Amino acid sequence: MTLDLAAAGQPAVPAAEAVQALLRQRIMEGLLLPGARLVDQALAEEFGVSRNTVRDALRLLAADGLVVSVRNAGSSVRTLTSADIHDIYTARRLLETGAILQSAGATDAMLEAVDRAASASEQHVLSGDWGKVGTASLAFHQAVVRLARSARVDEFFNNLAAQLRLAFAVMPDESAFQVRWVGRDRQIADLILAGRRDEATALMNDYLNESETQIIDGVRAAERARR
Amino acid sequence: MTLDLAAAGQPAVPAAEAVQALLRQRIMEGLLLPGARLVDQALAEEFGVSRNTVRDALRLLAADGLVVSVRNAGSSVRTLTSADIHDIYTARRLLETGAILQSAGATDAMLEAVDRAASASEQHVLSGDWGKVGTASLAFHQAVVRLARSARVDEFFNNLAAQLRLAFAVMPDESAFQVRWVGRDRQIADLILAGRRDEATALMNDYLNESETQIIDGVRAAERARR
DNA sequence: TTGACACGATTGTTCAACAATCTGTAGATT
DNA sequence: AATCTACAGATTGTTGAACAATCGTGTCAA
Repeated sequence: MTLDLAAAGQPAVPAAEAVQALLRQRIMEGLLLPGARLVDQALAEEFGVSRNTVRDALRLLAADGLVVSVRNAGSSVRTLTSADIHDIYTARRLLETGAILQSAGATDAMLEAVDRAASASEQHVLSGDWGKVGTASLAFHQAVVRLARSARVDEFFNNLAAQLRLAFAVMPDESAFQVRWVGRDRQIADLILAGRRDEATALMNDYLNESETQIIDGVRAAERARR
Repeated sequence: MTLDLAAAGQPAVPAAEAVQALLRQRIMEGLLLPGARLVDQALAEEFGVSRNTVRDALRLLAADGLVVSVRNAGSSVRTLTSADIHDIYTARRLLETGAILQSAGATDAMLEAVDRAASASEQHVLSGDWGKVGTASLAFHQAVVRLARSARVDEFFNNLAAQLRLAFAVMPDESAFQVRWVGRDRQIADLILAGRRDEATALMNDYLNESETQIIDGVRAAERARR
């Protein structure tokens, strides 16, 4: 297969960015699991581009923390350790609680986005559309972080979320994991909209602490299963 | 000049990383000012490496936000706008106040690092070593952020600090700017060490708000001078 | 069983040529 | 004088093949 860069009506992106996007999508969708080798010669042949183009893409993914490279030994999809997950959740608590505390200055549109995202999570649970619950929950957390009103913070958070996706890739049953939190999305959104920020941050901290524990448990279980 | 990769006793780094480090250092030291063109052919000749090696380096710097590239038109050192500075300071407030609030769980070594960094700033002022005051103040803020205990947050903060350096590059007199804050480094450190976190975050917010205003004023003055 | 060595795998780098896009300038037109 | 268009030069983006450097694994000998 070669890259189809000239999709209908879309401006062409540089080939390296297209390869990066494709690889990122495969990682996000679990088609490339943590530890999967990424050999630049093989990918170049698969995508019908040169090795240097694939190198560019892999380097960008490495900068995002999704890929690790060892000099002259190869690249692979990152495998998150328990320490990584703890680090990511420490960062999440900082960003999400900080953003909630800053929400007094947020626009109505930002607050409505938080509300909508919480409602979307609930809706997907009601309709049994488990595949979308995780995505909707992520959208909720993204909307919360946007309350901080910093594009750089938004990008950092999205990067953390992408890395966190790597943990889900090795866990057995994501939907069982997600269902616990949706009710809390709604609770936290209601507290934020009511201006009860201290309560909202306390609940968000609890939420993230429990979520971290569950994911670390899941990742450890997966590690044991691998041995 | 070509790269001297085999410095005494040091393991060689890949040429692309060496080029990246050299360019980053030039940017940090103001030898490459915002807006300066970075032409990959010229840099390849200067460093005695291939264009692809320079491309790798420039791409990493672009990922860090220090360089901007336009497809087929060229790369240059980023010029920060007032909106960029506001965004960076919004992120700083989130990180630094959040880290202070988390400092109850910090180690003694981390708290001592905050104390030492504040003392180093004072020491440089007393000895009139203005060139080091900025560096020491940055070390103080880095020590504060480390109280959050997340490597990813540390890296994000260091990246913000590197970008912020670009604003200083266009301001006339950095030492006059820096002297205002050193006393506050000490005050904030003392409050953190005393466990008076709410006071410390309030003072840090004031500090960063004023610092932001001054830098935006300085950058706008530089913009007017350029026209 | 352990250590050393060799070999294969893979990345890192090179080079020169060519493609693609951007920008600036010059000339034409209004 | 201002605006628009076209073109040329500048610069990045990509290519492919060859070679260098390093890593990891397997084998053999002690």
